[in-house]
This record gives sequence, C-alpha cells and structure tokens, in this order.
Amino acid sequence: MATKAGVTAREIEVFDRFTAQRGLRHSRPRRDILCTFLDEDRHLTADEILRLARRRNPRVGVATVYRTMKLLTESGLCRELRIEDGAVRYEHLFGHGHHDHLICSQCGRLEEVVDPAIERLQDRLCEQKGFVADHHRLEIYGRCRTCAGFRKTPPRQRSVRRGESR
Amino acid sequence: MATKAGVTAREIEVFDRFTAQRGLRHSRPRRDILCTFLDEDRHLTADEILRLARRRNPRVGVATVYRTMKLLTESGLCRELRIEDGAVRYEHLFGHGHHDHLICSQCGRLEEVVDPAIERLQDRLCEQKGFVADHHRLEIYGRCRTCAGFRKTPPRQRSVRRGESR
DNA sequence: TATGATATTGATAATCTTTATCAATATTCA
DNA sequence: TGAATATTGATAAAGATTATCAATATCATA
Repeated sequence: MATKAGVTAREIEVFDRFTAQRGLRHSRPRRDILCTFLDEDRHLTADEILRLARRRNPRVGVATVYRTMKLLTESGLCRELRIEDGAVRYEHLFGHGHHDHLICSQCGRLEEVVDPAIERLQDRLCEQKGFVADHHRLEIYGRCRTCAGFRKTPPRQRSVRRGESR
Repeated sequence: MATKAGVTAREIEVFDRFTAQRGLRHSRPRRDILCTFLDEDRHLTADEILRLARRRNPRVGVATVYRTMKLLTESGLCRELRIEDGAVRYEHLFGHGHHDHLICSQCGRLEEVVDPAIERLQDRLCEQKGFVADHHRLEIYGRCRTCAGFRKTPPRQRSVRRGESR
C-alpha cells in the first residue's frame, strides 16, 4: 500500500528541500496536513484530509488543505487520482515507483500493482504510433480477491459512488 | 476516431430499443441531443454538447443534456471519460470495441488504440492477483506524433486545463 | 380524433468541490 | 526587535452536476 505510518522522516526532508528551493516558510498548518497525509495509508480525499488534520489542529482551513496538497503534488510526494466515481483522491508517491491500480467496485479498495511486461508493451505501442509518452495511468475495475470469493461477510462496505465522502 | 458523422442509423436503433425496453417516450430534445452527440467525432463535454444541440434546437436545457447523456451511457452508446485535467467528456462506444487512449498534453488530441498483447497481460496480472476484472481504463499521456515532431506550426492549440471549455 | 395518464422538459434552486479574495497573523532575517 | 512578506482561515465566488417543480408533450386507448 502507500507509505507506512511513522516512516515519514525522508518525506519531510524532501518537502523541506522543496520549500527551501522555493523560498517558502515553515508553518504549523502545513506541517499538520503533511503529517496527516503521510501517516495515512489510504487514498484520501481533500475532505478526509481536512477532517483528519483537524484532529491535530482544529484551526486548519479547507483552503490550506488544497494549497498544501498542491504543493505536495508539485514536490513529487503525491499524485491526484481520479477514478470512475468522480472523486479526487491523493496518493503517496515517495518511495514508490510508478504503479497501476486494481480497484474493487464492491469494497472500494485500491491495490497498487506493477507489471514490467505491460510497461514494455506500452512503450512499444507508443513507438509504433509515434507517440512520445510522458506517463500513464492504468486502472482495472472489478472485484478484489476478498469480494470475489464466496465469503459470508464481505469486507467493510465502502460505497464508491459520487459524494460518498460527506 | 469516434463514430463517423452521418452513420447514426444503427445507434438510433439501439437507443430506440433501449427506450422501448424502459417504457420511455420519444422526445424532440432527446433526439436533438442524441444526434448532436452522434454527429460529432470529438470527445465532447456536457457544455459543448449543450451548445451544439442548441444550434438544432435553441430551447434545449442543461438538465436535459445531462439526463440524456446518462441514458446514452446506460444504453451502452457512450462512456464518460475523466482525464487528468478534470474535465468529463463523453465518448462514442457503439461500433467500437474496447480501446485505450493516447492523450496529447500539448494539443489535447485523443487517439484511440488497442493492443491485444497488453490486454492479455492485464488478464494474466489480474489472475495472479486473484482479481476478477470487469473493465479497465488505460490512458497514456505525452505528445502526439505531430506535436512531438519538429514542425514550425503545431496543430491547433487546445488547452487541456480545467475549465477550458468556458 | 379527443382524452387522460404520465413521461419529459426547462428554468432555476441547490449542492458539492475547488479556487480567489483579503484582512489578520506568523515566519524569517537583518 | 522590527520590518518585509509568506501564510492563514473565513468567506465569497466559480464551475459542474443534480434536484425540484409547474408546464408541456407523448402515447395508449376510447
């Protein structure tokens, strides 16, 4: 999954370098949001990040969440994920190579996967088409091992419908 | 590309069967929106469809565009496309098998591609992971043949930023 | 063809997400 | 410390999509 909780020292270092380079200052809200994001494995929405960040610091505002997540994206620590349900989620990038996603339509779980053979074929495809690839996104929708199995109690239901976060 | 302009008879037939099955009625606005969508090759946003539909019938409203596009999606004639810029676009599905996309970040052009070998490897990957795939989306971002080449005049610039349609 | 039941529409309000504004505050450096 | 200015949070604003609802159009039936 995403970055392990607690192992955030190097991410913070990366972010510090990024801010220094841009002449940005250190601020409490920014740090709170960063740590909230780093401590959580799941792919969170802006609203989820806001709620969690407010547990650390109730004064954090929405705008700062969006501002900070934009900075994190620019610093290469995270990436926006737009899946079929229309929700935008933020995903950890540091310490991860590129990866694709298996998305369970039933429980909403996202599994990160990489298949070098697929990557190679994609490169070949682009070559054939004269297309200079920069990056790509592959999402496979279906049912995860758990949900697909014949279990009596499916894992925690999580709607993947739009507006579910509220 | 998408469906050729004019070749819409069978799509209309498909939609008629769909509406009949659901006990829906025929209406002028619905037909105008359907034809607008079918006649256009590009991947249009709801707003673009609205504008074009109003050329045929100035009384068409926004809500009806969204309602109709939802019906078209359910009938299998189109699919929502969410690319990185955040815009939602509608794409033709009828007469198309599944396909992936090469998206030019410079001119905004979308090329539809299929690579059976990639599809096979994806199936294999899912098998390995115990994932029961239903469908998938692959988008490769970069520069198309034209934009990547050393041409003096790049093709019609089309911003791919959010809110560009307005 | 007239008619009644009801599907459909368009205008508009409402909702949700994200961004812009701006005065107040916090940070940094000399 | 104090001045310069980056940052913040509240809130307004913007954009996209959906819900509401009275007016209208469609269609089966008489």
